[in-house]
Amino acid sequence: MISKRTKYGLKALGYLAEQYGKGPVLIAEIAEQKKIPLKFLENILLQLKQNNILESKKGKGGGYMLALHPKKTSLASIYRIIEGPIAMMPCVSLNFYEKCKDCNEAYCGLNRVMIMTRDATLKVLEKRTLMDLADEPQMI
Amino acid sequence: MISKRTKYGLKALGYLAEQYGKGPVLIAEIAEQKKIPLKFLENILLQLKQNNILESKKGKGGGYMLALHPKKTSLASIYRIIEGPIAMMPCVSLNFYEKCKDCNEAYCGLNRVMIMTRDATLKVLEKRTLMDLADEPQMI
DNA sequence: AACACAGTCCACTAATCTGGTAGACAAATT
DNA sequence: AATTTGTCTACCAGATTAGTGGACTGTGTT
Repeated sequence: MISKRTKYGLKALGYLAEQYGKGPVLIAEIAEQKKIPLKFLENILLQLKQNNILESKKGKGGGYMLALHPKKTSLASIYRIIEGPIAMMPCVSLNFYEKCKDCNEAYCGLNRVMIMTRDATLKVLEKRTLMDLADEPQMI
Repeated sequence: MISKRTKYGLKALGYLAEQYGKGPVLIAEIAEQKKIPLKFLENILLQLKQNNILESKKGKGGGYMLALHPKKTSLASIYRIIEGPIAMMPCVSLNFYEKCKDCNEAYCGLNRVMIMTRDATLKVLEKRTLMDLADEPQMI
């Protein structure tokens, strides 16, 4: 299960994807629309900015916006920034690899299975982008 | 990322799959072979027994053994017992579903994507069994 | 009956992570 | 100068993780 931090981050990015091209969006607006605690969201967006996913503008008329077109940023890259490894164990992670001590990976049954699940998840998250996070317009 | 508890549990089950049909195996033997802290492992195996994955026998000649043939138990069922939901969010979980408040699932972009990753992971974990956890014999 | 063996169960701990909150500060605009 | 908006630091309560210790219970052997 992902943390609320990651969930909030993805929700916010979905909102920014919907608003793409319309200029900066206020943190407060995102927080209100997506029901995310304001100060918590501030922190998450800052992290995304520091990782070049978002751009910001201070002062009146300021806010946050996507650094790239929503189709250009994969969900995998966001996941890795906020949540960390996509793989279920460090010894099968591509971006956060750590050798499994007390275990020879070449013969490890668990290792093989975990690589399969990693690849299955990755196939989805590498293909899908911020564009896919945009909510469908709701008729009221 | 899965917890060490889940990792240890899977490792132990892999060992019991290797030893299937040979009678009860001591906790101490599993702990030593798989480098798992003994008392921690005791606790994990007990949980697996209480969920009918394992059978046990006390006293001399006792130990733990698989309740079923290793091919009969999916990794998904083990994962759900030890780690919990396979899905990344409660609102897309099949076995641990919780409605997402402040969000209409029918229109939620994140929901759709999370269902895709859930299904991708599930396809692997439902198909693979304890049999797949058995390590390959190592030539020494 | 006594003993050793091996799983069961309960209580406790230290360290880390999660999900926040508060407040001062810095930059941009009016 | 005043207002707006993001930036940064610090702090916190509660839950979770990864264990450890010790007493208890059931089983088989002598």
